[in-house]
Amino acid sequence: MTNETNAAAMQVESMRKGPWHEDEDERLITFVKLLGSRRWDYVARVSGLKRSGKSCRLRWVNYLRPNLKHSHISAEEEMIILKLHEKWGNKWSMIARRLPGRTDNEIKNYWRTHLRKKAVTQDQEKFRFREDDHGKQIFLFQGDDSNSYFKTYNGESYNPCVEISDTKNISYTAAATAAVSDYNLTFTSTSPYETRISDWISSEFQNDQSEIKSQEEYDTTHSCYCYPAWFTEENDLWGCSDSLWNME
DNA sequence: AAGTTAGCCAACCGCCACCGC
DNA sequence: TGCGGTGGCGGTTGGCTAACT
Repeated sequence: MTNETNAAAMQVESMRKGPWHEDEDERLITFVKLLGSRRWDYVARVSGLKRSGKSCRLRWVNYLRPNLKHSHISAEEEMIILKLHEKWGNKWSMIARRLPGRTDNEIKNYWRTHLRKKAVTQDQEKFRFREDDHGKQIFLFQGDDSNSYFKTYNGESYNPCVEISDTKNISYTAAATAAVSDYNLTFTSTSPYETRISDWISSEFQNDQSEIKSQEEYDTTHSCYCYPAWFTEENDLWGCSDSLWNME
């Protein structure tokens, strides 16, 4: 190891982590006022704080920045968060920009602890498993025109079920070709069975960009049945793949 | 009163995009 | 044009505390 890399390693090792002390906060505030809130690596070095630039930025953005609200999130703000999350998904920074004085971290935490349950409960009414004519379990997305299950993908709104239902020619839309990893987010845990499937898919297809394709017909009530592309007779999820049922 | 569980939130981590060299 | 540094973002973790048994 060279002297330089050695010094760098020692510097990383001597970096402080964990909660910030009051005197660290004061020092950071002082130096941000002097140097501005942009060059965080520089701020970290010059201030003598044994923190990384990233850590300094995070502390400033989430806690020390002026005009931050430290009060509880109001009902009105909650409503906005719900609306914007429905529209944009987990775009916390975008949502935060619409809520002055709130940080993306705060909104993200609030969503996870307060609002996700509400959203899941609502979603459970739209998403179900059920059996087809051959007794095979399938996804069912209810696809009426006003209330589709997937409202956004990459920030764009769409109605996947209607899209699929309308495509006799199977020209797959962005909606119908969403990656499995995106679908993972939509699984709800209403039963141990569904939880297990959700967990299994998460582990098996974490980075899988397999497309979900509509492989079967749809019924006249405007619902559609969607089998994932990786769903085959050989790889039969519902037919008890070993890894599904043996997982911890 | 002590142990356990659940909720909350600050902070960290890893990835990615952007920018300057 | 490629590479390294940096900042921004979303996901995750860990510690603290309150509630529960």
